[in-house]
Amino acid sequence: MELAKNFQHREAEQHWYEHWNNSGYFKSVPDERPAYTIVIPPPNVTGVLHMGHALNDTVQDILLRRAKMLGYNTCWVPGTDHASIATEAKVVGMLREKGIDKKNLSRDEFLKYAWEWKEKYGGIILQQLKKLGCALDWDRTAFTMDENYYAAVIRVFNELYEKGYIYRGVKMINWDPKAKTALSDEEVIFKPTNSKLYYVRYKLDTEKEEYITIATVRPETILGDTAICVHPNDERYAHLKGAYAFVPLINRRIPIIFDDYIDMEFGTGALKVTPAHDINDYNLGLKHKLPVVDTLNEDGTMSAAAQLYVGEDRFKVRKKITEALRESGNLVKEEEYNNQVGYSERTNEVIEPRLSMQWWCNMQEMAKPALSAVMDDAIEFHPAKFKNLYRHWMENIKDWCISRQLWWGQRIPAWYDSEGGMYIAHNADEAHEKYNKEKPALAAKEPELRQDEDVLDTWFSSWLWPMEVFDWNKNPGNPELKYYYPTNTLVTAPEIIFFWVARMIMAGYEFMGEKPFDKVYFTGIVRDKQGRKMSKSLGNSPDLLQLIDDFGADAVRFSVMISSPAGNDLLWDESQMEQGRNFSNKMWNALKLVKSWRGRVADDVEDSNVRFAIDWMEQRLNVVSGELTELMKDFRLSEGLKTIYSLIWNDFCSWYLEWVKPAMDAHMSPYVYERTVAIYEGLLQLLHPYMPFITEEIYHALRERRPGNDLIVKPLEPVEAVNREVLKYGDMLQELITAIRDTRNKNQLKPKDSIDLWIDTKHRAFYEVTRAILIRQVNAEHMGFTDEAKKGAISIVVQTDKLYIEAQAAAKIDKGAQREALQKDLDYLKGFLVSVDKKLGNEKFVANAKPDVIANEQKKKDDALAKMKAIEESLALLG
RNA sequence: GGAAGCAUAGCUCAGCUGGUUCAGAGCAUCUGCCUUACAAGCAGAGGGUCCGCGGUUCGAACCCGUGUGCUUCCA
Repeated sequence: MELAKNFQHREAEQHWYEHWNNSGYFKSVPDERPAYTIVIPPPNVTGVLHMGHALNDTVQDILLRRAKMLGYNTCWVPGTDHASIATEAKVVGMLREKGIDKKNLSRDEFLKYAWEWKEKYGGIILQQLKKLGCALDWDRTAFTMDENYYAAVIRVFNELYEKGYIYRGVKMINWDPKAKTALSDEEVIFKPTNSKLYYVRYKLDTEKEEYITIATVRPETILGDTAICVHPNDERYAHLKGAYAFVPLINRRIPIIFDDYIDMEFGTGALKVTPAHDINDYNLGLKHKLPVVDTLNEDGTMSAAAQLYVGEDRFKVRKKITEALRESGNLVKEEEYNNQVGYSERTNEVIEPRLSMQWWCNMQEMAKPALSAVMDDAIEFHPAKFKNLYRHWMENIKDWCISRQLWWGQRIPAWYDSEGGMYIAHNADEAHEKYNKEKPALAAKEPELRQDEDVLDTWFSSWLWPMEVFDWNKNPGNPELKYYYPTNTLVTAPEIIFFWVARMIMAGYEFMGEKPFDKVYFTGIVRDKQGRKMSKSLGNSPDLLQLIDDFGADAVRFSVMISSPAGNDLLWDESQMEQGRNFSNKMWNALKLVKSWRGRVADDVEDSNVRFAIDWMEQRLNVVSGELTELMKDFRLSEGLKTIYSLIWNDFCSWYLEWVKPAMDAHMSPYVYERTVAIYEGLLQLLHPYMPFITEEIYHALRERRPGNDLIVKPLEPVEAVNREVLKYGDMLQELITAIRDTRNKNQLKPKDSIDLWIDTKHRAFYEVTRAILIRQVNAEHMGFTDEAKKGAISIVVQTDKLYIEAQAAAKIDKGAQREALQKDLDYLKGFLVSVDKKLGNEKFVANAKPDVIANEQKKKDDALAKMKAIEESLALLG
């Protein structure tokens, strides 16, 4: 088979993904092996693959593929989230483009469009995950609005209602006027915003022409003012006890109230109180029994209660009302003011605090086991620093606003009769049953019930994900649920620790009586080179599918993993992509080289000269396998990749392959060829979880394989005991080669100029084993041992061995430079010796330090002395 | 306003329980090479006040305090 010049990633990726999938390698069925389960954080049906996914899903794929090689029955469950707000917004937008207004549609008509939209676009991201190489069990693909899933959510609502956790009530909520729905606190993002602080005077209801001035950033809300509040200790306003003032423009008479909630330093120390539109004002209103005037409509326009500007948008009104206040002389001054303004996570609309009837879920009880599970490491957080964050949130957990004024989602299972009676049930029939039983008379007269119009927060469904993907609701205690739950590792972004992770843990303990996963690995955020978060609006997010097409999925995976320190953000840069592609190319070329030896294998070749290379490389592979096991255990995936990268590029390609490479037109023994292929296979196997496509491709190109002999399912061999001696020899050999090459360079010896090498050493055994390799790598004509200095040769010292290099070509030997180099080493060692001696001469050190530390210092001293002696001798020779 | 994390080579980061003069890796840079796979490469090299200050210790990049800067989370 003729090999292409470079790795052809497009063909290979498609071929191997299909092969793996068709061979059933992604499929999991419970058996006697231990399970390793991951549920994918379900992407939104509105989504397309972006860098965040590339990171997150590559991490999951690495963990899973490695577990597969370690003999686990691996199961990675794919699926999507219905994402109520985001999807509904997309569908509304799509309809608008078609000239259809949601208002003119019935609920059922709208949902029909939404489902059509979901069918059309909802699976795109799952298809894209295949491009990335993800080993997902496609037969298990789930969706948070599947029929069974829907039923599970409704059941959970019923159960929590029965327990008294879920209730309905009017509270101040975060209102998104664009999506026209309530949001939970977690869905509001506060951003520093340049605002203006307006000082407005209110005329007091006294005989005299007196005013009180307040400061506000939202002047449009004065139409909803029902009091002015000052601090009881504020002498400026002490005389206003029992006084009243008039709201400008509408002249509503409102009381001056006193409360120590007020910050006397802020503004004028007087606060306008608008209970309908500010959470703090609302609480003040409750305390002081103030009326509530709701001046906003659901779309953010002024309501009839505002009296003025009715039907106009709140931000336009802000400008108009400022003008009106100015004209009427009530605007005292304006100043620039930087404050935090809440925006909707989904629509980026400015959030309005609004009083509204919503459904709530009390989280107090559920939080208890969920908190201790993480604090006691029953569920491990990686990195552990997120435990603090989690604890803080869980200890201060607030009631969860679970209703959304949308249509796309699980509809709240509450039915109402005409008297306001409420029936919580699993379905309409059950609701009617309850109704008939509780109010037979009314039910006979008015059989119809009205179901709540709202749907549940998306997270109220996705918190059931790890259990419901295994059919918990319909089939509790089914064998799959027992086998796969709790899942092993959840891989997600710290951004959704509250939204999702915490709630899954709570749901797991509440409904399964068991944690949903053993470990949570939090990835960092993908940022651009300048450290900015990647986002659509900044346009700094690369087109991932294009990158995969251009560079290959392996290169993409390499690029996100190489720069991804555990738990820290990663600064992604296209150059890392090139590094990944170059790495693929390097491995491809190593394949070409090894394959080229296939035809040069001959039985009668003497190979004792290169056996050291094989022994050494096998040890290196062995050592790194062990290191990798440790690194993976701690989720140090980036470091793991760096380690294998260096093993393949440096140890294998740069050293090993050069060491065993047969001379021009020479043959290779079957042993060396076999071992080389086997070593390469071992390297590919370690790398496979990171770069699955190219490793599988090379694995098959190295040898003919029987069907079913695929790298993805090849078991990892246990790590053998390490031979330190061989590794030490390898280090010494490399050090020698580098030192001699460096000397050649510095003396301007051309690569083709050969040299004679004389060595003064106490370690002849080492040289006997490695001599053939050494001679070849430094292009020496001859190598011999000597006890005395070689006059006229270049002299260097490596560790404690003295080397004399005789150049046959008339090299320009620079004695001055040599002396300088030796002197530099000598000076360094002298300093070193002083510091070691100082330690050894220090009574306190000898008394306090551990014996092995002291022994080590003594050894350092001996080594340094031996080396200094060698250098001094060489210096003396130079004269 | 409250809390957490980080600060090491030009860049991105390692540096585990303080102990080699400990200051490391990759990328980038410089020098020399079209050498039997690979110029997307090969062989070499240079590069640092371990953020500042103070302390603990025989010994500090590492522990403690403090200042500065950056990031994130919460309100």
